[in-house]
Amino acid sequence: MYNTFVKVILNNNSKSTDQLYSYGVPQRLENLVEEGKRVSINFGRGKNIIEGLIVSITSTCHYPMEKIKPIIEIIDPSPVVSKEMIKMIFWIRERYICKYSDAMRLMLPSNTASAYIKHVYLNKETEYNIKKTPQQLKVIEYLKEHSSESIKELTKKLNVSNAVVNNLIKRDVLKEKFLLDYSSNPVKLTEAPLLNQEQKKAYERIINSDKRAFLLHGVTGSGKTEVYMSLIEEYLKINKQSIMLVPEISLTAQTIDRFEKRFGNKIAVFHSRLSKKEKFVQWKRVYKREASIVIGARSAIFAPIRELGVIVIDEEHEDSYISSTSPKYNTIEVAIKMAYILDGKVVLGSATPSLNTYHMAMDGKIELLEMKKRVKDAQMPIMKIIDMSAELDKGNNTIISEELYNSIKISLSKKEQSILFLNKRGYSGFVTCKKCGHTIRCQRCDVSMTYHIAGNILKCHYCGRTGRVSYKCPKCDSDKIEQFSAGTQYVEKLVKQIFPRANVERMDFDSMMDKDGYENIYNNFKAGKIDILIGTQMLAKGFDFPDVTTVGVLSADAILNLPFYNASEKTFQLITQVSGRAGRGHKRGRVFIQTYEPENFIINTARDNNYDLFLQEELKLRKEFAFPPFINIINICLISRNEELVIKTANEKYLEVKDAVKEMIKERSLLLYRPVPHHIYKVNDEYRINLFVKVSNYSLANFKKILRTVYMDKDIENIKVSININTDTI
DNA sequence: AGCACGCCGACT
DNA sequence: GTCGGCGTGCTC
Repeated sequence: MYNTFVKVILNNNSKSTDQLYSYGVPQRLENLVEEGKRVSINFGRGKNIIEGLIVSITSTCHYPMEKIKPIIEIIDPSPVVSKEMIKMIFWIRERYICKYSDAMRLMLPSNTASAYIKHVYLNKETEYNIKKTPQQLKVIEYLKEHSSESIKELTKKLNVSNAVVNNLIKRDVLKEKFLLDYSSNPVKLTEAPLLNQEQKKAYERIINSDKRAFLLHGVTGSGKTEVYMSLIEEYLKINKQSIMLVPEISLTAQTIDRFEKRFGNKIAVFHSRLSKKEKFVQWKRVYKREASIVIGARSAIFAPIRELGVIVIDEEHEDSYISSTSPKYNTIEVAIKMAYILDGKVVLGSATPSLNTYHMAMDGKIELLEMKKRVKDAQMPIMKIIDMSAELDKGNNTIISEELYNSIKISLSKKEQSILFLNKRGYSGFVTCKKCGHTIRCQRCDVSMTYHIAGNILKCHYCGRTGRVSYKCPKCDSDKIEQFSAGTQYVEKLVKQIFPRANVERMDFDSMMDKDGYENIYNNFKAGKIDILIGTQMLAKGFDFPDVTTVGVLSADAILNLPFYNASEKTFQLITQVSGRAGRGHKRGRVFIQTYEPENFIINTARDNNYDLFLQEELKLRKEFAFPPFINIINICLISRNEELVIKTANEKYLEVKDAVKEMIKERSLLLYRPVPHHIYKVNDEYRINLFVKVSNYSLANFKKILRTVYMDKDIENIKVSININTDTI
């Protein structure tokens, strides 16, 4: 009956249809079928028509012939997903335990027809068939003189309503054609600056090495961006496309400007504030190869490029490279896989590489390149650790130490600027002693325990171990032990009190939500209209201003004591990033790191800018306590509005998993913990229960199969499932 | 996700 | 007797 069959992924959202379905290709469509095109198909008993993506074409079919249905129509004139990216769909589904449809949607443009301008033209055959109203006549006469016109222009010029035009379309008097809407502005291009010796060395190594992936470890200000741009330019010369990824919060007008000035309209920009239509316009430009350079946040990795030059991931240690929605892919892993499939290269850049990435470099999986000199001989700032319990002894109960206060005062008197960092997540309740800095930690997991108001107990968010709340410090016996928290608003109020004449602004998540909030504060700060800026670590990026001479990390402990295994790593990164904000110009900056643990190893190595020592020690601990990169840590999070249901289901599923992994536990390749509440248990009226599992590489594939049968076989009613593989982040 | 099939209660 | 409740399970 059919000579050709296709296998398709259904574009629906159900776990129970997460498989490939075979369809017959009618003869009239045989020449048109191609992998990567979308098709309309009839699915199920009903007559409803859905969309599917062709992933393979075969001449035989194993499914009972009488049940095979034909493809109704082929949607795309040419494939929207390349063969290589179809491979990526399969890889992502396996790697992150998600559905075909979830992986597929990453590759598809978010919207279709709305990105087109509807142009209309006259259908000469039907023109005389109807009686015409004066309004309609106006339109027809106009179109006789102009071959075609967009509906928008037509209604504007002739002062007729949409209804008139639509009516004519309905009666077949007018025909529509679709033109793509995009325009580009001419820009003055800047010359490529010459690379210095270090930059040149890194650049040449990346071009000439037969390795696929590289870690460019370069101190802040070492000029990594110039290396990226030179690489992109080199690949552009041989007609290859490149992808430049930056963290969402660094994707500012300033960043885009820099690339636009170098590459003009060859760039396509993807960012979260684009409308669906705008996104599609960018997508189409890349697809048609009108743009050869893609700049964007993590999802831009899936832009429809054909011939890959290089994928650059700047600030590769940033959490925003891990997707927060399913599939929870790690952009670095995806990029490396893509480099192999598309025969391109990957460059990961950072001043503070993540432990995972550095570990890959040590293992020889990726090549390490170092850049140790700053481009302009900017001086490193003076870094000072402030013991906050000594402040307490002096009678200073506030969150601003005396030295920091004095430094701000000096900056103010010289009309220089100050930035104060505070971690918003400081709200999550760890328990710490203000006297000796001791924090209550889980003895089994070496992460700090979280205070739970309900039941007035401490809980480890990895293993579920509980502890009594102590009113005396177990280490020094002081009664100054308390739950730690301070918000940006509180600090803002305090600073305004202390410095009533200074211009104080706050930049946190709330002010970021305001669309122009970021740009406004950025511009005001740049213009010197703000003396003291208070904010979360989002200030640590992109705020490169020469007049900042005082930087205060108000509470270095706030991240350090978060209940995550990578809390130390994140603290080191923050302090390093922050110190890069001070003294970017000729004036030498002063950085104050406030802590209740002045002897803390991480804080001290960060102050000394000693990445190597930090790395060495942290890797030792990760190995000892069995955390990545030495083991895979998987977190299955169940989410529901129904608290009782989510607890019950989590426990049932846990028992199912426990039964299935008996052998793995016995052979010590897997550790299964009990279900525990998520450290932020209730969000948006939804309750969240985590199940943590540590599993060796050896058993990972088998364990994933188990996870798929337990959690992904069919939908669990009123429960959302989120599976995180080595992607548990702060 | 839809949709049909099917096995139970309250209705013209 | 039958209309319709939504629980169950299948869809190439």
